[in-house]
Amino acid sequence: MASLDWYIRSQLKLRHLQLLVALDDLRNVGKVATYLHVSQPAVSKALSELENNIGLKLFNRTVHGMQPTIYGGSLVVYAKRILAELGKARDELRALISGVEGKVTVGALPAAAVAVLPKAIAALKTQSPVTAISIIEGSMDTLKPRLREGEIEVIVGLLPEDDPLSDVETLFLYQDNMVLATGSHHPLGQKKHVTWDELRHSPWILPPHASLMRQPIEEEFRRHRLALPSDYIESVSTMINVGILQHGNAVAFLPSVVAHYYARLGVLAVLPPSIPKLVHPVGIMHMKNQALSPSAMLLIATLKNIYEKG
DNA sequence: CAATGATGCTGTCAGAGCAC
DNA sequence: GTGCTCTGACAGCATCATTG
Repeated sequence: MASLDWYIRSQLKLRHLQLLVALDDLRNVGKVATYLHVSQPAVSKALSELENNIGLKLFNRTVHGMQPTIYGGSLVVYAKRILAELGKARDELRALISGVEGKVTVGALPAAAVAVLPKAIAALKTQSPVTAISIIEGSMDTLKPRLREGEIEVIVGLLPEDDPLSDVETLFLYQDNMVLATGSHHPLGQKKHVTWDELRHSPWILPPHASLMRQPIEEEFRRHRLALPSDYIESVSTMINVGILQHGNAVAFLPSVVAHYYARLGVLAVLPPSIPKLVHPVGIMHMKNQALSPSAMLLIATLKNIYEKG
């Protein structure tokens, strides 16, 4: 076995990192071989060589395929980060070659999709038209792993509760109100007062369990001594939620800016304020231990500038 | 500097072992 | 038998050292 330090510093190659990530994703040597355009023994040998030189077993071979060991799983996390960083370097170089100043990949949570990001992007493009922006919309449970792997540099949306031990840095922008909304044709939309008892007979659109908004909504039901609705759809997509409300008879909590935006267009009705509002902080998240690209720093500065001015 | 041979790396092919 | 992985023999290619 070679020295671990020496091997990682001078012998570990990108090929090995690609192999580890592909094995973790596909869990099958044959599929990894096809994916990497090599033969199956080439994959098997490369992994064996890696394990021998590191002196640790990285994957357990089972009849159902490959399962990462604790060592393999740990190495895969870093391999993904390194490959993501290289991807960013490639994008940055491509951008420089094509005359673009840089690129930032942003994860957008639903609260950010309609108001926060479009406003910030418009401001950023005025300031730096040649900065490229790539947006990935999703829920916290899908975006956070991609943030940790370095694929996404910044997430904008509802902030999780403060955790000093977290590896994610949070920056507060503003407090967002969640309001109840229905389609503009819904009978409840015409009423001056709506009770929770009336609401429980409607179908609901709820955020998934992993979503930050799910718990406060469940608490609101408990506070009114009501069971969670049995007729519900789980969705985190703003566009789909608006479409369902528009074409059906469901109700849903939406970020205030989103609900009022579609209410002005005549698509949705915002229910009367007799229903208590849910309040949640909206802001920016990025990894504490990963350097931000100049483009990501510019986006964060633009966002802070907009919301500090109010 | 160019040509040549040695060496190492990475790959393929063929076949074997193992579990179901 | 099927599906999976591993091993041994060998080949192609790039790099390095040596020599003229």
